[in-house]
Amino acid sequence: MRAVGESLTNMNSEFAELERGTDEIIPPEEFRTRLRSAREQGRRLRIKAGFDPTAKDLHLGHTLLLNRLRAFQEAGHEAVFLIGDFTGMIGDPTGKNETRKPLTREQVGENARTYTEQVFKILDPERTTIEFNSRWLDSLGTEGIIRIAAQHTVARMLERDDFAKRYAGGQPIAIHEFLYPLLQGYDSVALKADVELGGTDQKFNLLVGRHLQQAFGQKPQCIMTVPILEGLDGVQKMSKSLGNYIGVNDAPSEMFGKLMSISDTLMWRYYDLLSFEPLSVVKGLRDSVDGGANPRDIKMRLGVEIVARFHGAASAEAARSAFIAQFSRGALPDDIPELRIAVPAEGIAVARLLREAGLVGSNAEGGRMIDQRAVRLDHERVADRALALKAGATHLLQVGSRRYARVTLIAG
RNA sequence: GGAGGGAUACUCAAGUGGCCAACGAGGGCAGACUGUAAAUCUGCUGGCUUACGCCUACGGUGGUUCGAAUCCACCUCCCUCCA
Repeated sequence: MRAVGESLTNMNSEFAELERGTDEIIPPEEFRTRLRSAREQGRRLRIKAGFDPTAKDLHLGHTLLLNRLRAFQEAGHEAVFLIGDFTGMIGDPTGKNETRKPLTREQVGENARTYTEQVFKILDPERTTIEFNSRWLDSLGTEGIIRIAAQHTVARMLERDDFAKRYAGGQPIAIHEFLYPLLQGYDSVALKADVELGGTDQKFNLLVGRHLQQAFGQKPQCIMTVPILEGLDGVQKMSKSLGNYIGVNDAPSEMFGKLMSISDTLMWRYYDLLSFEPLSVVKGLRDSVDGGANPRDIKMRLGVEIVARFHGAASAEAARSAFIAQFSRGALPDDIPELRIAVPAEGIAVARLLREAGLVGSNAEGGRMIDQRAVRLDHERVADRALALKAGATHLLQVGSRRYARVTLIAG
């Protein structure tokens, strides 16, 4: 009796760990039953998570999913990291009503390589299977596609939120866009997936997977969705193209700085979704802020945790100290780029120098920055656009509070 | 296949012959205030030029005109209705 009770407790804590931070599990009871019976039969479940290799750099938004995948690995299951190299050439029509440019095989291959390098900052490489869906989709043929397409109706396809909206709103829907969910669903058939993970915006596609598995005589997968993480602006989803992201490859100081720049409201969202701190601890932090603690310090704690995850504890602590020195005490960062720039005998205008040092995009922008009192030369504000510098000295250039360069001017 | 409507800068969106490098809003950047927070206020937001000024830009190509984002022709793409 006692042994049974213990194993129940273990199962429950395993569920809690696997389900942490998820948005929805469908169907919930079946999910748990499946985990239990897998445990009893000493069988590993196959957990599928697919990625379109459209962007090269993973950001924290992607890691929500990877964290779940990692949790399954730790519970002893098989993680399949599926790279949608074939479907990536179609492009998931989700959201944007603009046609996505198809990727070439070369781009997909390149993206996939950088993807996998980054993924293993979170996943255990020993327990990860990497798959490419071109393996089975390439050889599907027209007949195969028709067989799959025959399993789904137009009416059901039009239930998908963005299709429904576009159809109702008179926006175009190309036929091939219907193929994307079907092929993604077929991936689950090819892999015999037990569980598929995805963002909440993937729910429809994940459900198509269930439907197709059933149609092909398989037990339908359970699906688990994770929320879409908001980007640094706190409103739009984190994405590279919106420029509001924190990349897993960001340097420690950059990653820390970006985390410090988020709003206090967003900080709590990040605590819920990105932190591994127990929920009871997060609750305590909230209480301390309510009691008057400076949210800035709580934010630093989050920054240290996240940076440590990707760069190690020492780097995280260093990033924190550097941040305090630079922004709280106004010291210079210690990683100022050092440049050597050739200047003509008559000298070089500061605005132009800023551009050559890469601190601004054009001479005109440099001039505008000077007008706006944003430029400092050797700690002194530059007030005159016409100020020119001669060769022979090293100067510290600063634009705003975070763009720095140390330039040595050489004759040339 | 037929009829009509549309394409303007990062986004939305004004502008129907010169006052248009192009109103306005959003976004972004910078300054003030701060905790690189929020909110608020202010400025900037095509390039080259010390400057005068010059160049590029309103889907594409030609044309009319002293002068075109604006007028005309053709082309491309999108939308709506009809078949």
